[in-house]
Amino acid sequence: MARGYEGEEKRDKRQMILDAAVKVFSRHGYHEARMEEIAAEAGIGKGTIYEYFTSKLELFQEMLNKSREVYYDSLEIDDKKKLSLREKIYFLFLSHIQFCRENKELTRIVFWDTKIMDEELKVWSYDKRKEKEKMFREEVREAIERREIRKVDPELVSLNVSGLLSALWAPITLDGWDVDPEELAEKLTDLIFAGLKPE
Amino acid sequence: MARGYEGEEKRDKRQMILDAAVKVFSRHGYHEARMEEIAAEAGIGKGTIYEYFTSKLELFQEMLNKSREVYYDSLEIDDKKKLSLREKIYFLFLSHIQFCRENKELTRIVFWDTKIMDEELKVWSYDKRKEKEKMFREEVREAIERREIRKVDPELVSLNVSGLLSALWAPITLDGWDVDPEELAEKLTDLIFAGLKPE
Amino acid sequence: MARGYEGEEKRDKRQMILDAAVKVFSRHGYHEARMEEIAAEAGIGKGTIYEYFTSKLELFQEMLNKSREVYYDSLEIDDKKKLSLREKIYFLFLSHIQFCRENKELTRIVFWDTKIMDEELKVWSYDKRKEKEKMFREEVREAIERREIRKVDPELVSLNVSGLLSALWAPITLDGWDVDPEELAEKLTDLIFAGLKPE
Amino acid sequence: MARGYEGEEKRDKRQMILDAAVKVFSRHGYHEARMEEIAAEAGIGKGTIYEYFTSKLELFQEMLNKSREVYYDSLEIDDKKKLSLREKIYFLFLSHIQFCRENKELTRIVFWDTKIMDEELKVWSYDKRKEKEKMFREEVREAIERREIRKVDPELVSLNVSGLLSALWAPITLDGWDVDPEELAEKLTDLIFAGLKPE
DNA sequence: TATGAATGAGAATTCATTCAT
DNA sequence: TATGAATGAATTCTCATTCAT
Repeated sequence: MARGYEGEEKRDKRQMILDAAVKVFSRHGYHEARMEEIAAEAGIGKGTIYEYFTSKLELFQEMLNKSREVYYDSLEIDDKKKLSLREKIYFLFLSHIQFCRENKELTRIVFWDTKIMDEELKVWSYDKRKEKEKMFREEVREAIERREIRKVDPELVSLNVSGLLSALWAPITLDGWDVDPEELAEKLTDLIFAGLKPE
Repeated sequence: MARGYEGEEKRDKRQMILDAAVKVFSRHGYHEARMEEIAAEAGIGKGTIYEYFTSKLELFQEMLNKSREVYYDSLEIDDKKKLSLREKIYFLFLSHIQFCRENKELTRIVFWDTKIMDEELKVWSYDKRKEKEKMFREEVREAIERREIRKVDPELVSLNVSGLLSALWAPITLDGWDVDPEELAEKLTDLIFAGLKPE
Repeated sequence: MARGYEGEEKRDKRQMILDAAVKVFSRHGYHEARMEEIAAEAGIGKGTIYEYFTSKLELFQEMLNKSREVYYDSLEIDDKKKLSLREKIYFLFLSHIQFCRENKELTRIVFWDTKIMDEELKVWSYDKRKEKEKMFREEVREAIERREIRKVDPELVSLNVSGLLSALWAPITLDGWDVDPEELAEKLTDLIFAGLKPE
Repeated sequence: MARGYEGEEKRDKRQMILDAAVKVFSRHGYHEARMEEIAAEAGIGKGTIYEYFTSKLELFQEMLNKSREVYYDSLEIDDKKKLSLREKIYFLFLSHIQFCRENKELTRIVFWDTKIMDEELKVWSYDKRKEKEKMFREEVREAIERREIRKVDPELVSLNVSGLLSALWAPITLDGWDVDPEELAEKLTDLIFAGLKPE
């Protein structure tokens, strides 16, 4: 098989640019990021980026898009249906913690300010999140019905869980909080479930 | 003494500029904001801003600084000592919800991307928040001692509450979520305290 | 005589501004000089300068004008007619050297780049110099006639003397060359008169 | 190899910019010169200058640097050692006069106000000139030893010659003084050597 | 297809000058 | 008359994007 001197590098130039974009955008933010640095990071010429993306904005959006997809995929559990809400929330925390630790650059993008998103991406982003939240609320509702949990507003539970996910990102990614993912996930799940009530 | 038609206009030009800065920075973010627009918003000439602030960055930082101070001040409760943790958390949620509803532009700034903050401000900002969180953890510890709540890691409680505060901002400010502040605060406090355990 | 609290300062505000201008322009050059610094140096408000001069350019030109007048006046000898050319040149060097040592700031202006002079000042400046040089050449001619010196082109003698005057300014004013004025003037006069011919 | 119509245009864009800079800076001085005019003069876009020079100041300094080098090179004589001091001074005048006539724009730069030079360039400029002057004084000393000229202070001879060189620039470049270079150089050398003493 | 030199629109900032007090 | 806060024209420099090679 004749791949030539390019070796393994060839794995799709488009993806190489996206990978470089994750690094550079996460280092500097959208406005401070330079197309030149992205090109250099990808090991290609400046002009080449424009063969694959029409503009800096498009590149950013596609990169953000892809990054979120990767993140959301990491949260998926195979045999969801068979798990209790408690187990699902536990795996949500666990996956999130692990993902944050393993993809610091990428998460920086995912949980970022989205000022520069255009309407189309905003819609996609909004839809994706709303869809996730809707599914989550549905699961909360079912858990209430089957008496796994007490009668609470699913909206608030969703808010609580997503708030905790965001709040976890900073200490893990920025401060390098070094805890055992499984232990932390367990404790958080317990907090959510048992609340603060004295025994 | 005839101040006459000058009325409230005169209330210190520096403050007028800061107010305009809140509006414009919250509309566009730091990089997209134009000094000219800030000047126009303040109803003054472009050059005048530079009589009060040495640069765009300095203006942004001072504005952010002031805004945070205003926000944190709004969270203060007068006779803290006499309240139970439950009541304190309730007032925290209540103050936050009310503040978000009444200061949509300003909160956009307070809960924003901090990429452009310089080291000095970062420290101030960090200190302020860490101080708040430390005080909160202390209160959690005391509540545990006096058996108001069960034995939990104060760090996680802090994370839970601050996560909820951040998570509340988006629906209130962006989506215009229209709920009764007192009712919402009550529900959230209850969620935190009672958890999801079935009765 | 009631001069009031202003004391000796009152000696004409216009002149105070001109004096300040000499200092500031000689410190920074025309473009780098700031009207504010001139006002501060003169101990008055920025706006006041415009009560006496219509613009920065006018102030500069008037200052340059006055400075040159002072310089040229310092070169005048009372009873010129009775001196030999040798004595006149000696006194020219002597006056120049003494003036440079005593008025470092002012000479910096006098011997400066004149890019910013407008036509009117250029003409005045040119006229003044040409007039001086013409008078000098006339004196050279007379000295030739009365056989004080040999037959030389008066133009070249004028060039030689004025060249030496300029060349002296830098070491005296910038490097602080510290020689006895009378001795230096004597040596220079001798050089001009005796040339380099071996004895 | 078909270079064709590109002709001399291609002779290094950096040099084209430097040439344009000489013209524009000599026309207006440092502060009044506009980057846009330099670009236009070079027939390129404004931004292109910044591909070759980091700032206006750097461009000016490099241009000044190069110009001085060209000037000083023009003063060099091949077989210096074999000439008498009289001949050396003659060639100095001759070279200077010819250079001034042929490079009016460039000399305007070389003999200019140096307020805007930074310390580094000042040192280079100072070194170059001091070195030249030192060499010249040494040659005067040698001429004294071999009795070509009488015993005079070499410093003053140097001052005399350099003063004349500067004094020549204005009439030649500004007034367009049109004399035969060889004749003028001869006359000046004679003046320096024979002095004004009557025969 | 890949490149990077060239471009110019656009933004921050400066400072002489004005003018209400 | 004296002032200095306010102004905005004017200038440098940046960087996404283009396009000839």
